[in-house]
Amino acid sequence: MLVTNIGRVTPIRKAERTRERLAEHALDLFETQGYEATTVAQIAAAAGVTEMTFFRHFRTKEAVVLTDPYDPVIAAGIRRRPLDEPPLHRAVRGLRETFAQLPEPDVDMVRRRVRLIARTPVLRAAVTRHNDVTESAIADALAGPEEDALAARVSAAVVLAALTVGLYAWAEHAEGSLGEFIERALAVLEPDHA
Amino acid sequence: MLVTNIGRVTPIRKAERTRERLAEHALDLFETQGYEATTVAQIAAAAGVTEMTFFRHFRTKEAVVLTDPYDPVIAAGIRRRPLDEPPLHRAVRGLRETFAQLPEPDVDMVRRRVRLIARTPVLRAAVTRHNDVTESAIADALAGPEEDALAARVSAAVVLAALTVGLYAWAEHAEGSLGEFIERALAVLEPDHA
DNA sequence: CGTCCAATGTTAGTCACTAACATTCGGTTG
DNA sequence: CAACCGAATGTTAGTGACTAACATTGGACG
Repeated sequence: MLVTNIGRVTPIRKAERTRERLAEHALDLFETQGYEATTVAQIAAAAGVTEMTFFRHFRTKEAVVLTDPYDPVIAAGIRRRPLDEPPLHRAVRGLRETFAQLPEPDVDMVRRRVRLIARTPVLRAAVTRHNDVTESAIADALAGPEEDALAARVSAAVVLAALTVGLYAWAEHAEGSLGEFIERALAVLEPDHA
Repeated sequence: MLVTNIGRVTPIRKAERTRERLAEHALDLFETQGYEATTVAQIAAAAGVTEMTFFRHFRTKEAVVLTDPYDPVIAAGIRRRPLDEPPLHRAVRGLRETFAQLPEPDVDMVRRRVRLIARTPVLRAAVTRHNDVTESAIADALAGPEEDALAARVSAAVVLAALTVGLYAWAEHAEGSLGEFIERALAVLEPDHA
């Protein structure tokens, strides 16, 4: 029972390939025609597949572009900061340390995706919606026993906002690493940083 | 020609009444059934009107709840701050002054609306989308001649994020004025404020 | 080689939203 | 006051994102 499905590699791979094909064609079409002008039917057709199949692989049209690989790690990084710092500083420094350890992404695809998002209002809004859960996680990580809940939520929101702006700016500018842009964005919140 | 339409009061009033009826019934339905579970057809029916008429008065379903009366004033307030302050301080202080002069809103309706928004992810996202233009306006107001553009954008984003959190917190808490909540939210960004 | 299940297809429907055209209703004007 | 005109609303038909129920294929495994 435990090992039964080990050999069954191909069907899984097939689904993954379809998924990737969909994502690639989607990105291409979005970039050439614009996100809203592109129809799910078009993407599906380009990938040689039905509309239905598209929605089997991605719950929404947005989901083809939106992958948040970092979100889970962030809150953990913040918890590691000492509790005696004010919430905003804990958030900023926690984020900084987290991203310092993360590897730079495969610049090609990620940058195309982020740039598309940065230029498409609906997608930016979708990112915000996704960030809501991360924001809550950060706020929880910040909220000490007798801590000001409002301050925690503001700090969380503000740090994520800065991070997002840095990310978008990086995607547009083509010179400079993600790390640099994030660092510059966070520095605005903590100017007195050695 | 200039004065011709002065007497034509009733048709305009009629449209306004319809609009208000739609908004009221929409809010009621949203609060009882939830935003997404409520259909535009239901709202229209409740207001004794066709779906089509709904969309004549509100461009989208979201628009019934989203009215941003403050957005235009904000950037102007920031421009009044001296240019030698760092962008984040200009933004925070500009906002603070702007809201200090603004009247407290009719607490009833506004609070219901904001609370609904705060609790509905799609609506929060929509607010963010709306804020994009305000954010650009603030960023422009902050960007001095040789100023750091990234810092300006981060400051704008961050200040709006704080403001929004304050607004949502106010809508949920029922004790305390809007001004207090906004002040507490902004204070997180500028702890060393006399 | 036939079985089984993942992967995909088909059909039919809901809901937000758009466009083109038809209608009502009330105040203005002759 | 009656014909008129335009704002306000209705009707119809369609698109696009998404869902649900059911049918089909195709390849790995026994």
